[in-house]
Parts: sequence; structure tokens; C-alpha cells
Amino acid sequence: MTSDADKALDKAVEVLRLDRQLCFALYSAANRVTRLYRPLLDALGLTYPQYLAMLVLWEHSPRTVGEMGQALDLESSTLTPLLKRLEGAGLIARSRDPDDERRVIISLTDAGDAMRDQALGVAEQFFCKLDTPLPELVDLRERLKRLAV
Amino acid sequence: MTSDADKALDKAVEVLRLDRQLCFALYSAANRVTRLYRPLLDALGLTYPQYLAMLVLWEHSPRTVGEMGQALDLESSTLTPLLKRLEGAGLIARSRDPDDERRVIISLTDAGDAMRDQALGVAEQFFCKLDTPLPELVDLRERLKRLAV
DNA sequence: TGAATTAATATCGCGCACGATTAAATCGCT
DNA sequence: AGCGATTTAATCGTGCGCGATATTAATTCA
Repeated sequence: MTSDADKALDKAVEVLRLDRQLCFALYSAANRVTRLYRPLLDALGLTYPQYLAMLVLWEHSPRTVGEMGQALDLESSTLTPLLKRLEGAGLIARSRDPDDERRVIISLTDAGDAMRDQALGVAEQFFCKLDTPLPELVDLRERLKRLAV
Repeated sequence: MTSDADKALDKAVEVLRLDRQLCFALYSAANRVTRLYRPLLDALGLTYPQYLAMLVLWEHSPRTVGEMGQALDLESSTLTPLLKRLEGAGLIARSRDPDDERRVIISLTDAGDAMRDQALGVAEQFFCKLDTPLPELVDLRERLKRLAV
């Protein structure tokens, strides 16, 4: 014979199992991917979030901090120090917008622009490391984009 | 007329577009989910990684730091300070294994055990917030588990 | 015009996440 | 027994990610 309390406990144990949690699968996969990128990005002297910021700029430069924040879904409190580090590395330049002194315009330097070719290599090496069929990756990507928007 | 260099640039621009990067979709989704959990976990006084650590312990306690690190795929350099904070909050206890003084055994306190019920509420509220059919979530979870293992 | 409101970044504090290193305990092997 | 190798946690430094707050500039509208 099983009490109601026992049944409630069983339910809790079932529902809360780590391997059932989407949140953990996501958290863990994101950590794994960061770790996978690290050795590739070390060669460029970039961290993973810095690489993402450079992707934004390679797509279109110059852009304001706010536009980059929207593209990356990050706060200025995250972006500002990151961008200062990229500036320190000589990959970007930061300047106030003369038309609106509140805005800071981020533009690629020649060195930052030149890194694009190496980035292409990183993207290809990462794809090889994943060793997963492209359609599966595309499918996963689209599902992730839809999640919790 | 288009030069080879232009063609290579076009390829780079295409391949490196942010919306084509699985890595960014994953990174961004993980950030979004953390933000979604935050208000729910604030009520329990837990951060998101602390919640994951508690999930491990609710599943099975006691466990060593190493076992928890394996379950969560985290280093001791991440786990040790996190566990000290949970200890400070009175949710877990840390003690050396008498059979092997290198190991540290983590066990739930009564308060930590009691929090399980509230955690069940968090899991349910999160599911509601996601507002996505369960099969879609299960599918996504399994795809994430397979990624970059 | 000028005071209040709004907008764009920056600053600060906290808690991860991890690589590199260290410290201590155990194991393995002779 | 003894000693080098291995294992287990902990420590340290760096770089996020974000909420709360501050700062400065632009806008609104009385």
C-alpha cells in the first residue's frame, strides 16, 4: 500500500529527473559547444562571445552598441566590456555618433575585417568536429530559434 | 564581372551569417531559458546552475563532488564554490568521505530535501512559460543530448 | 525656453565556467 | 615499507551575463 505522500514524491522524482529536463540538455549542450570552439578560437585570440560579436560585425559594420545588443540579445552591461576588449585587441574601433552623442558606433578595423577569412576556417572546423549531418543541424537550429522567443 | 576574391568574400558573408550559426542559436536559447527561469528561481533563492545541482541531489543523495561533476558535466572549479553557496544557504552539507579523505560527500539537508516540492512547481511554471507542445520539447531535448557528446 | 521625461551606454557587484595550478590522499609496484 | 604516479578537490585569474544603478544626451511639451 502506497500513501498519497509517497505518490507525490514519486511524481516529483520522475518529473525532476535531470535527463528529462530540457533546460539541462540546453545548458549542457551550450557548455559543450563553447568548449568545442575554444581551441579553434584560441588560434584567433577570441573568446566564444567575442567571436559571436565579430560575426555580427562581419555581417554589417559599422553598428551601434544597441544594434549589436539586439542582434546578440545581450545587455550593454555585457557588451560594453566585451567590446572594449575587442578594441584593445585592435579588431574594432569605438566612437560616439556625431548625430547622437548617446550612441557608440562600433566599426571593424582592417585587422578585424581581415580576420573574417580565418573565421571561415573556424566555422568549417567546427562543423567537422560536430560530425553530424547538416540537415540535422539545420533542423536543430530552427527549433532552437523558435524556443522561448 | 566578379573576381575570385569577391566570390570568396560572398561565400564568407553567407556562411558566417549569425542566423545560420547553430552555435548562436544554442547560445542565445540557453541565455533566454536562464532568463526565463530567473524569476521562478528567485522565489527559492536559487540561481539556475544551483537549481541544476539541486536536481542532481534530489535524484540521488548523497553524492561526491566528482559524481555531481560528471552528472552536470562541470569542473570542480565551477562546482566547489557553487556547492559552498548551497551549503551557506543551508540546503546541503559537505563532509569528507571517511573511507577516502580525498572525496567530499554532498548530502541534502532537511531544508534542501523539503525544497523539492517547490521545485516541482518551478518545473511546471516553466513549462507553461515555454508554451510549446510537449512532443516538440521532448524532440528538442533528445536532439540536444546527441549534440557534440 | 526650460524642466521633466526618455533613451543609449557605462559601471558595479555577484555568480558562474573553465584552464592552470596546487595540495592532499590513495594506489601501485617493487 | 617506501616512493613515484594517480586521483580528488580546492584555489586562482579571466571573461562573461545580467540586474540595478548611474551618467549623459536627446526629446517632449508646458
